[in-house]
Formats: sequence, structure tokens, C-alpha cells
Amino acid sequence: MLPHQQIESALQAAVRAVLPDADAAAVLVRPCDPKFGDYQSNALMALAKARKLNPRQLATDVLARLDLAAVCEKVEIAGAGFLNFRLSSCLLTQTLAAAARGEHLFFDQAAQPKTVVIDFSSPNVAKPMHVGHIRSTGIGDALQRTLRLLGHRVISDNHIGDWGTQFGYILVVWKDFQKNAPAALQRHLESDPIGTMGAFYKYGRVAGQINDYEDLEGSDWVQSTPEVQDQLARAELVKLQAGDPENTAIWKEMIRLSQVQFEAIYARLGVKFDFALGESFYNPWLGEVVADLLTRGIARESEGAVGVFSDGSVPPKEDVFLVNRDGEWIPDPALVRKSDGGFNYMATDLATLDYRLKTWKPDEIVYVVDDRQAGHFKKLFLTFARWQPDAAKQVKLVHVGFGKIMGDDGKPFKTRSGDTVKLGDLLAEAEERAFKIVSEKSSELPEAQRKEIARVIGLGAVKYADLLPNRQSDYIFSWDKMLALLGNTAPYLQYAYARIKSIFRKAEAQSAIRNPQSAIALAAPEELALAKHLLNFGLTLEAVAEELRPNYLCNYLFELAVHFSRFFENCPVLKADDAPTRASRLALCDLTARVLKQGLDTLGIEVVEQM
RNA sequence: GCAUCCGUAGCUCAAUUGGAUAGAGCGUUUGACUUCGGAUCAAAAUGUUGCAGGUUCAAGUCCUGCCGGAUGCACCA
Repeated sequence: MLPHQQIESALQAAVRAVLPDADAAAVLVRPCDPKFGDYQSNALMALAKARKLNPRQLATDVLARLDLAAVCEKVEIAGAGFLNFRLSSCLLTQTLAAAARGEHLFFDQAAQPKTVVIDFSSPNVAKPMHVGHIRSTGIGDALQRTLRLLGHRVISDNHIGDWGTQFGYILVVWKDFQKNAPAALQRHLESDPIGTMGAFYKYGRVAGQINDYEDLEGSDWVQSTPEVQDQLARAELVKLQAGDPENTAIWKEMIRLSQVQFEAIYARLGVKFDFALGESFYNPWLGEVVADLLTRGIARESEGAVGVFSDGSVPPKEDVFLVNRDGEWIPDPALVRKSDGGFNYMATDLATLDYRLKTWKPDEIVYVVDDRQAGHFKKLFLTFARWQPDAAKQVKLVHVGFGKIMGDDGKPFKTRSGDTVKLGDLLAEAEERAFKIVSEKSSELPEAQRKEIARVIGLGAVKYADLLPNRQSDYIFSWDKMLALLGNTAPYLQYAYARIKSIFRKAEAQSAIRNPQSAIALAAPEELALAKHLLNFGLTLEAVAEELRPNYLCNYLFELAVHFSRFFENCPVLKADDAPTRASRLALCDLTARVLKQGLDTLGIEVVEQM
């Protein structure tokens, strides 16, 4: 058990002894400002308040029952009733020595592993993946890696948008090309399948957005009015939904072409999914879901559509099924079936939820989706709770929302020409920019190696910049900032790692290879600060898993790199005064490198030995 | 109009969900043995946390009202 856990469990035991009826599990310990101690707890003040006790007296009583002689040098009461713990230096070195022997890396497997379904990335068929997808993909991947590292059972599922109204528009233009200009269709699909399908969609909705207008000279589509075009698109969609063989074949081809793109991007990003069950997978169940909702009286018909309405269980202000229009509360239902008989994504999401619960029996389902859909998820979760109350009690449903990526001008990030930035282009540019910098700084390295370093640094910079801000806020995208190579960036962390590796290359040359059994001796303040920070790795991972916020880990790793840099500056390793000090410092370097590597890996970021 | 989220240093962002004197980075100023990798480190300056009240041992965080911004408001996902 790691020191902070020993402190926590001893403290909880003492609280139980003093206040048998208190919820001792809520008494937590966390790292604190070094001037107070290594760890602190403020939970006693809350307990005292709830019981109208004197907080300092309660702290004194708890302290009297607290046996931490083996763990802490000092435990004291401070301020209004804080408990401050100073770690025993002996235990600190023992913990580091155990880590050096490979017994742990400052984190434990979860005592009670959970089963968690994570739904993230969710690109759309026939559309290019754009900058926005880096957020869901990066955050989702970091979360699945964190939970897996802590021993939880994770099922990652890419809920691909392979069904929906957009296919009507694409189908109608696709078929129009097929009929009037088959050679042009072939040419477009071969040169840029995703761009072509995207253009078909846009063209279907906004005429004139495709360059090869002349390819369709004389077609029915082009000569039709917008209203007629909409009707044509809807007709194609209905045929697809009814299983029309021709439309189904084209639709399958669209999925195939899109998957080539998705797989290329995921391979590049190093992201893996356990499943990729797209929306269409759930089609067979949609009718049953809606019928069941109707039978149970949860949904009803309205204006030809089927929707779930307010059940009046909460005041109008808190009711997501109501909306205020000009001072009047009117229904804002969750529609599950459109008036044309088609199903929408609320029906699909309900069927998906049902399927996931029955198939994987998760404790938790996490949706990593844009904050703009917060309202949708509220309705989804509430509707599900009404539909399957017992099942809903068994699972925690969480919408992990995130903000937008903005440009320098404070508006959504676009290219100079005003288009959305494609994810592939963004990654390519990151690697190119990194290559220029690497070539400048390390011109002595062979080109192939510089390319590989640039790949790792460029991708790392993009991912880290996206994970660092609190996910709920919008953030401003800046090439210069993310590739700055100093400050709180991925390259700075990768640099710290590369410096440590350089020490070991030299150490090996000096045949001063580290001995995993060597004793750890911490004397300098920089050594102590680094060592204590290493101990907090597990704490941080748990916080990420609990709050579903990878930025905690980013900040932890940045601080680790800062602590290491200070240590490196002040404490000679290879040139240490004596052999034991050198061995101890080598061990500290090695542990830092291992935590940096593991931590970055948990964020989906690679490291290089040299850069 | 109604709801949700947000407003923190010149700029970009944190703040472990109510904890101790609100912290980083960039930028600015100054300094560090031709360096175990200077892509580094150290030091300095910058704040009425949008405004005004309230709750309590303690508020950037919770409540109320304003001001400003983003997003969403039945048949797109």
C-alpha cells in the first residue's frame, strides 16, 4: 500500500473510533503545500460542522486515536482543524526502493474494478474527420488508457455515424452522377473519396458548392427547385431505409470508403477500439423500442411524430422536456420517431444504451461528446430511466462534454480560406513543423531519425495541447504555443525524458549501469521534492479516472518535469561526489523516466530516446 | 424570450469540486561554470477572480440580482 493510502486508512479507522456513525470513507487525504506538510486532510472540519462539534477538539480526539508512527514523522493540527502529515523519510526511501526494484510504479490496481463502456470519436460516414474529432478521440483515448492502467474493464465503442438523413442527399447526387456522368463519378471517387462524398452532401443541400457542376449538365437534379430536390433526397432516404438493393449497395460503398479514412487516422493516432458498432447496427431494434415506449405510456404521438414528454415530476424550470416561449412553458419533447415514420438519433441512442447494458453489464457508460449535446444527453438519460427504471439504477451514465477549438480571432478554428480543418491535414502540418525544428536543433541526426522524432513530437504536441485545458472550456488553437518546446507542452516533457536517457547512455559508456538493488539516499531539497512528487502519480491517475479529466495528468507530468529539471540542475548524477550518491541519483532518474513514459503513454503520447 | 455553460495577471490557461497567502506558461526585465543535453535553470514585476449583495470557521467555487460572451431550444446527428 502506498503511503498516502496508509495515512488515509489509518485516519479513517481513527474517525470510526471517535465517531462510529460517521461516513469515514468520505475522509480523504490529499497532497498539499510543502510548507504545511506532504499530505493534508480537511474532512474533519466538515464532520465537526455537521455535528456541531468544535473542529479543533474533534481533530485532537482523532489524532489521539491515530497510529501513524511507521508512516509519518509528524502529524499536526493546524488552522481551523486541518490535519497535516509529514511523511517519514524512511518510508519515502523504502517506497522508492521498491519502485526501483520494479515492485510498483507509484500506483495500485483498483480494489474494485469497474466495467466501463466509453463511447468516443464517432466520426460520420461520407464526411472528413476534422479538428473537432481530435477532442473526442484524444480525451476518450486518454480515459480508456487511464482506466485500463488502473485495472478496470474497459469497452471502447466507436459509435460511427453511418445512418441518417445526410445519406438522402448524397445518394441523390451520387445516382445523378452515375446516370449522367459515370466517368466523372469514378474519377472523383478515386482521387478523393471523402472530399467527393462531402461535396455531394453539401451540393445536395447547397447548390453550387461543387466544382464539377458541368458534369451534371442537363440532369434532373440540377434543373429542379430546392423544394423538389429536398423531396428527391427524402425519397432516396426512404428507399434506403426500406432496404432498396441499389441504394444499400451505394451506402455500403460509402461506408467502405470512409472506413479506409478512419483506419488511417486511428493508426496514425495510435487509437484502438474494442468495437465500432455504428448507428445502423441498431436499426433492427428501433421499431421495438418505440413500440415499447408507446405501450408503456412513456411516449405518445404528437403532430404525427412520436415523442417523450414531460411527466411533470419536477418544476418547469428544471424540466428538460419543457421550454419557455414568450412566458409560456410549452413541451420540448424527446422525439423518437419522425412524422414521416423514420427514426432519429434519440431512438438509436436508446437502443444503443439498451444493447450495451444487456451485452456488457457495465457499471458506467461514458459518452465523450461535444458540450452542445448536453441537452440531448439529459433527455436521453431521463428517458431511459423512465423506460427501464431498474436497469437505470444499476448504471452510471455520464456525458463527458468538451468545448470548441477556436482560432486566433476567437471564432471556430478554420483554414485561411474558411473551411473546417481536416484532421489529416492538421497532423501532417504538426509533423512538418516539428521536422523543421528538429532539423534545426539536431542537424547531426540522420534524416530518417529526424522524421521519426518529428512524428512523435508533432503528434504529441497536438494531443497534449488538446488534453491540457479543462475539457469543458473552449480553447484557442495555436501552432506556436503547442510546438513551443518550452513551457507546459508535450515537447518539454519529451525533452526531459530524452535528457534522462542521455544520462543512461553515458552511464553505460562509463559502465556505471544502475543497480536496482542500490539504496536510495535523499539529501538535497531538489531530490526530496522530486521523490515526493513521484509518489503522487497514482493519486493523480485516480483523480483522472474519478473526474474523467485527463488535464490533471498533464499538469502532474509537467510538474514532474519541472522537479526533475531543478534536480538535474542542482544535483550532479554521473559526477556525484561518491558512488552511493551516484547510484541513488541514477535510480531517481530512472524512476522519473519510467513515470514520464508511463504517464505520457496514458495520454496516448510517445517518447523518443533522442530529440 | 427561456435554459445550460462560461467570465481569473497584458496574452493563453490552471486551481484535485467549499480549504490555508488564487497558481503555471508565454511575453517583459535581470542573472547562471563553453553545459552529466542551454530545447535548460534561477530571480523580479503583474490580481478588488465581470459587478453588487448573501450563506460560514473558510467562497474563484454555493445562493440571489445585474452586466458581458458562447451554446441549445420537436421531426439533422
